[in-house]
Amino acid sequence: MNRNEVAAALSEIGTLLELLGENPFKTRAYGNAARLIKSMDQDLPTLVEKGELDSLKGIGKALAEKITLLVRDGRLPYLDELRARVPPGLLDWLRIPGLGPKKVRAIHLALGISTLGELEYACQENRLRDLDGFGQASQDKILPGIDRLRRNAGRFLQPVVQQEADRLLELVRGVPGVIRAEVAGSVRRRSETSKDIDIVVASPDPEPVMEQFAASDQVEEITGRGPTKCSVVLKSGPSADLRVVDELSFPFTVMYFTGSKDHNIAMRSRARAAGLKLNEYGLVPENGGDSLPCADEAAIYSALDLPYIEPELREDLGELEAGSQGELPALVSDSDICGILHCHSTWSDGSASIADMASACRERGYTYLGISDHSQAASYAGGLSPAQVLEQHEEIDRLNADLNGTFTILKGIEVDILADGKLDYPDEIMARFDLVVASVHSRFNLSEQDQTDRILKALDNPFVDILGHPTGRLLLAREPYALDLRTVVRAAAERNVAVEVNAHPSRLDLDWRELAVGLRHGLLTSINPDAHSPAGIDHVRHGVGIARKGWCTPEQALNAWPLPRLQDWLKERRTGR
DNA sequence: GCCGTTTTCGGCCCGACTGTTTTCAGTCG
Ligand SMILES: Nc1nc2c(ncn2[C@H]2C[C@H](O)[C@@H](COP(=O)(O)OP(=O)(O)OP(=O)(O)O)O2)c(=O)[nH]1
Ligand SMILES: [Mg+2]
Ligand SMILES: [Mg+2]
Ligand SMILES: [Zn+2]
Repeated sequence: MNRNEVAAALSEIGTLLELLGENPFKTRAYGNAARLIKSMDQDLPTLVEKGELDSLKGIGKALAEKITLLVRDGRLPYLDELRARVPPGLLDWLRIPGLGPKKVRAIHLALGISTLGELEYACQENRLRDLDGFGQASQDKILPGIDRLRRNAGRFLQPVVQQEADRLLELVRGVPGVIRAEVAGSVRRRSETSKDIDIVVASPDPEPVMEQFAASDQVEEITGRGPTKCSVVLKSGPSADLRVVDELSFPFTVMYFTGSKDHNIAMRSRARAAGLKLNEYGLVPENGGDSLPCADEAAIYSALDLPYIEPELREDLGELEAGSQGELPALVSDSDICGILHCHSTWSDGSASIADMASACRERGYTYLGISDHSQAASYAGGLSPAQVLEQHEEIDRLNADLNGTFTILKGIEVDILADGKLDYPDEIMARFDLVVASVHSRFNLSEQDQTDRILKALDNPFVDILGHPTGRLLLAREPYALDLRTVVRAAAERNVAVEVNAHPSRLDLDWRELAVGLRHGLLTSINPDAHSPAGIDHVRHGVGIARKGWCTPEQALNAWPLPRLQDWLKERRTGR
């Protein structure tokens, strides 16, 4: 088993143990171990071979043994046993809002049912109502929950949640009495997808804020409402949580509601170790007393001996350790982006001419554009024949001459990596490009070994500057193809080939978790909108968010470099061929 | 199940909301 499969197995064990009523701290140990295995730098087989698994904090003797079996044999009798004791359908039930492990187990044991369909029928037949600890209300909540489960994936892309968040923010900011309002949660942390929109408001008078929030025309249903908190489901699919507190608590609540959960736990543990208690209202001495006053989040971090930690980094993936060592990176930001690489034009499947794409870039303050249309194998996308490549280069020469140095268009290409790992043009053509993005657009179903070899071969090709959308994933729609991504990223770093962060909100590929690992091994990236129209250029900000989550500095992103530096880099790669 | 310069046992983040509860468990954030 590879690391992702091992992580999935551990996480499954945790869930199954929960359903069996195990000690919550024990089940969390499995969840933590899964996260750790997924995110660690080290090579899993090597750790197993050397017997060093339990040197990882959070993995002891028992987990080390189980992980070793999973890696070596690809299976684990303990897991098989748990699976035999818990019907698989119960895992689906857990995704219904309001049903947790205790209730799921109680229903299953009392009624002897275990599938979603059976649960639905049991509700329709009023079988749940009379069970101990249940009633009409709890039964009534289940059917709509099942419906919603079937309607959508439960997670949503950045453009959807960001737009909803902006509208809700505007709405609450307009309510009389509101002093401050901010978006929090995974939207603020710039996660690739979000379950919901989390909003924090400071006001001395919560009632009207919650009232107007709940009455918004974006809202489909109110799912919870108390004195400080209101939860709704939006018509567009995601839910939204509003938390209203007084002005003094606001920074603490923003920090709490921004999360992540694991970051919060780490911060609260750190506070405990310092004899303090941290919650969404303040930071108070353990044995009572007033909260330490903190005017903003930075002051809270500072009170715990930490520098400000950017929201994107708050995933409990080493940010507290790095912060306390003074080793947090200065993250790349929108204003660092100097130019745009990887865009399409009407020469292939884009909707705008090269000239229009270039002016769109200029208007946005960028100083260069790397046009990279599709290559000939991508016939469905109007891929360019060698003759068309030459024609396109003549057009770019003419445009550049007109631009007279005020802006530069680079002759790029998004060349297909063919099934055998070769590139889609002969070397004579490849040698003519200023910039080469190489991508997989076909044969997604190769075995992991073959797909990995195919891409490694492309990385060995001296004409390749950037590897495009390395896993081919489409968020919420298509899984990545089978690939040893760690090996590919390491190889790219060694060969000084950049790996793109494709900024299209459905891709965001390379994933930020793997970007972080790669950057620690010297990888370069490029934040590329893969735009097919002028509006598509604006997607670059989604990529910047993901790059930030991957701990990326401007030094590590090609298109955060001024043109001369980028050209030097490209030139050096070309003289090394 | 993991962990440890106050501990190898007794902690493990902390609080809001709901429903069924007659004092709180379960779920969720
Ligand atoms: N302290 C603490 N905070 C939590 C816990 N669960 C959630 N939070 C905080 C941190 C989360 O970022 C924030 C919002 O919760 P959400 O369930 O909306 O998660 P988040 O927005 O991080 O991700 P998602 O909505 O799933 O995309 O609430 C918890 O168990 N303990
Ligand atoms: Mg959220
Ligand atoms: Mg939420
Ligand atoms: Zn592509």
